[in-house]
Amino acid sequence: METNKIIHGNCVEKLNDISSHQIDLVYFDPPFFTQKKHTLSSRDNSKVYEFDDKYDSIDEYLQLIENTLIQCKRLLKDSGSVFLHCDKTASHNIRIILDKVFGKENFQSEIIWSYKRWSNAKKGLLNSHQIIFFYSKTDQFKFNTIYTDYSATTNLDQILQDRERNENGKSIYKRDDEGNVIIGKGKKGVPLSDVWEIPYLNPKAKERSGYPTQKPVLLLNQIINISTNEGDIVLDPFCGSGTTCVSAKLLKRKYIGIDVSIDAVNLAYSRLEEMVITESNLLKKGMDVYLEKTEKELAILSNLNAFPVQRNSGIDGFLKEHYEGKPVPVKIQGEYETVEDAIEKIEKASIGKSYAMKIVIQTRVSKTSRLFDFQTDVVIIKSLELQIKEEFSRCYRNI
Amino acid sequence: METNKIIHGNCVEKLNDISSHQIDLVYFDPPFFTQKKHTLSSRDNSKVYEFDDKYDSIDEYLQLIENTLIQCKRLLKDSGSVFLHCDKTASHNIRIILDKVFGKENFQSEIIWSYKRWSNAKKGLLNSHQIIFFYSKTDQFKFNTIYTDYSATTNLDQILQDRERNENGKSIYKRDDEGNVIIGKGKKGVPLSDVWEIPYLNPKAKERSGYPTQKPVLLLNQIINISTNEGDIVLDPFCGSGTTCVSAKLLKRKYIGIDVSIDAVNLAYSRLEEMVITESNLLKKGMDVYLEKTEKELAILSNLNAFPVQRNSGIDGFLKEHYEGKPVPVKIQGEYETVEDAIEKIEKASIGKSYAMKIVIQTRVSKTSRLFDFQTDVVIIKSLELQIKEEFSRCYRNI
DNA sequence: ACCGTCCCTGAATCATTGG
DNA sequence: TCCAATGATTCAGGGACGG
Repeated sequence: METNKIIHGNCVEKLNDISSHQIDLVYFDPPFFTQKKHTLSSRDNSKVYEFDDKYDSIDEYLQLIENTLIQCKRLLKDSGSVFLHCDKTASHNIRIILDKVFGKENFQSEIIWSYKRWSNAKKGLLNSHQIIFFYSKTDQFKFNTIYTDYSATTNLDQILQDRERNENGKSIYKRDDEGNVIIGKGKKGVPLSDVWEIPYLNPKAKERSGYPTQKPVLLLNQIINISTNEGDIVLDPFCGSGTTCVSAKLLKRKYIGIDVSIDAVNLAYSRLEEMVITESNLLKKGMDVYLEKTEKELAILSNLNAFPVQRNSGIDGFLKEHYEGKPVPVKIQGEYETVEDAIEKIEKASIGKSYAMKIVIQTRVSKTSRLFDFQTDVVIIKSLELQIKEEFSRCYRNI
Repeated sequence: METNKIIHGNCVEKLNDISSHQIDLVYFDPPFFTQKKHTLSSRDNSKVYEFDDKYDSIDEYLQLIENTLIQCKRLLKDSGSVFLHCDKTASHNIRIILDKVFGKENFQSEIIWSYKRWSNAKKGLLNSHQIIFFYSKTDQFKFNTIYTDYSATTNLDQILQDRERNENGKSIYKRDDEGNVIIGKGKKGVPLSDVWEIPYLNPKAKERSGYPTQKPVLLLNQIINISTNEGDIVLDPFCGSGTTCVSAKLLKRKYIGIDVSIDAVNLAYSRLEEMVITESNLLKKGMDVYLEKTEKELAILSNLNAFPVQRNSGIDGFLKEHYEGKPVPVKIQGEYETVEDAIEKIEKASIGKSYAMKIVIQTRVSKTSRLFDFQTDVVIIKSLELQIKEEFSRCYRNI
């Protein structure tokens, strides 16, 4: 079969041309039934991409999904799977179609793709997840278990301990004759869960092509990795900007994409040529790198009723309450700083900003003092620990 | 209406006895249609709890859900909401019932409760989430937005600045005539998202009562906090071990629980009872196990380099460092105490102990003062928040 | 009721500066 | 020249507003 191509046309029709039992994975990412037209322009504004997600009725929409799914099932090998990406708008209706076409017994997982995104003024909770239904064609489906690191919150000791069941069927730690817990053999890690926290494709990322609803390559990598091996064939009947094909190429799988929009097809081809993939800094480095405050500093900020600021060496946080209608920056004297250093830093970070008050938390006794060549109106407050220390020495003197 | 009780019986029948438009929140946690009998024994194995989640057909199950939901809708105030807790087994079917009973337009959120879990040997992804559907009765529903911390990748000091669009429509920082950046209005934090990562059971807490499918108190706290105010009435028609009632009581809401199992009703009552004991005599379990309210106090103690103690109403912690070879007790002025109350309490708790220093952290401005009929040498230190408050008012006076 | 348009937000990148 | 620090920018999806 001819692979590694993007087909332009209506997917139900075009799928007809493909012969059965050839495909290992279908990534099925239809419009979400938002009843909106989605528009976005490319980075240099040279091109406007749009697609229409408006239907006369939910039934018309579901009919499209069902017809396409029936075709996809035909094309799948017995070891194949489908991953259907949708959001809360129509997920319940879609799953009923999936149960109908693939059978309840082939439902494998409801994957939650969870991410952080800029907020808005919505009354209620901020949407920050989408849903991916994982159905297999048969129970002989291909699956590569991925093991992840133990989460930092997990008690590692407990994982490494062997367990057994007591006479009441409760799971307990296995102990030797002397009552000591037995340390089990090394374990591989935790199998991948069905909640995936993968960064949303950031508006600034180079990977962004300008096509609306573009999915991150990292998400597709995960799907392709768990459900296929090298050389397998991946089909995306609503391929849009071609993320699935990019990911498939990257992971040495074959791919077939289909889209009704010729703009999408052209874009997908050019992305396959360029292969621009943003290596998420966040994923690479981990959130920990950004969390630069010590426990102590965070405790002080929480005491002040302030929220922390991570990327400014002159400001550690801002009070939640304003003063004269303006935010109040706070700097905590660092371990290798004098109070004067701290004052200088917060003043520097405040240049050009008309703060009405600035606060420095003094954490250590001053030994030296120096004169400033600038005027300052910083308020200095001593940390509780420092006050206690002073109290200690004051009392000693009294003896 | 009579509240704060657990009713034993079939919930459809028992809901009939309650009059309409009284309830602010329904937490609806039916069996998940697992088609299994769930059994679990209590911590000391003295009691085996079980409940039956087997039905002749999905339709029988859904009919039960629908009948109960119709009753619940009748009981809700117009400002009320229902949170229906289920898992992937039947979530799609249940949501169709919810759409039918409450209307599509009153669907607010699909909340994902995600948690870490022991791995199992199943082929495929590890299930580690459950679903909570949030529907309101009308669009006038009550909602308290909770604000969470900003992401560590956010440059908060930057986004505090006002922005405007330049002639090319680009977003730029707003500046005044002198070229200084204009500081915008205050930030409250990021609105709570619809993905909640809450541990299955609080590892610190000996929360588990042994009842199958018991939900963590923190999960219920979150639901109750966003959808009700103090004094509101919470209804749980499938209350099981009574977590909803425990949480409601903790957060000063009224509650009504219903369960068919008399064992469940008794267990719920005893959990509620135990709370009273915990509260009044501060025996066994520390309150921080149940509440995040004391987080502020924990932060103060950490600031003081002190460790917390749980079971003493006159002493909140001890400094890690000793003074004159003796431990130094610390008491934090509580929300409903004057400084004098706090001093009296710590003195009382110190009788017969030869502490060389005692510390009270003052958290609020004193309004009244009274004379003591005893001598005191307590050291009073003002909390950082209080010092800031004083600084605010001092500066105002200077104007 | 239903458009279209503008404004606001903040996560996470890219771009530039500074040492 | 390179890396760290910090300054600048993007845009989905709400609400508000005007027609």
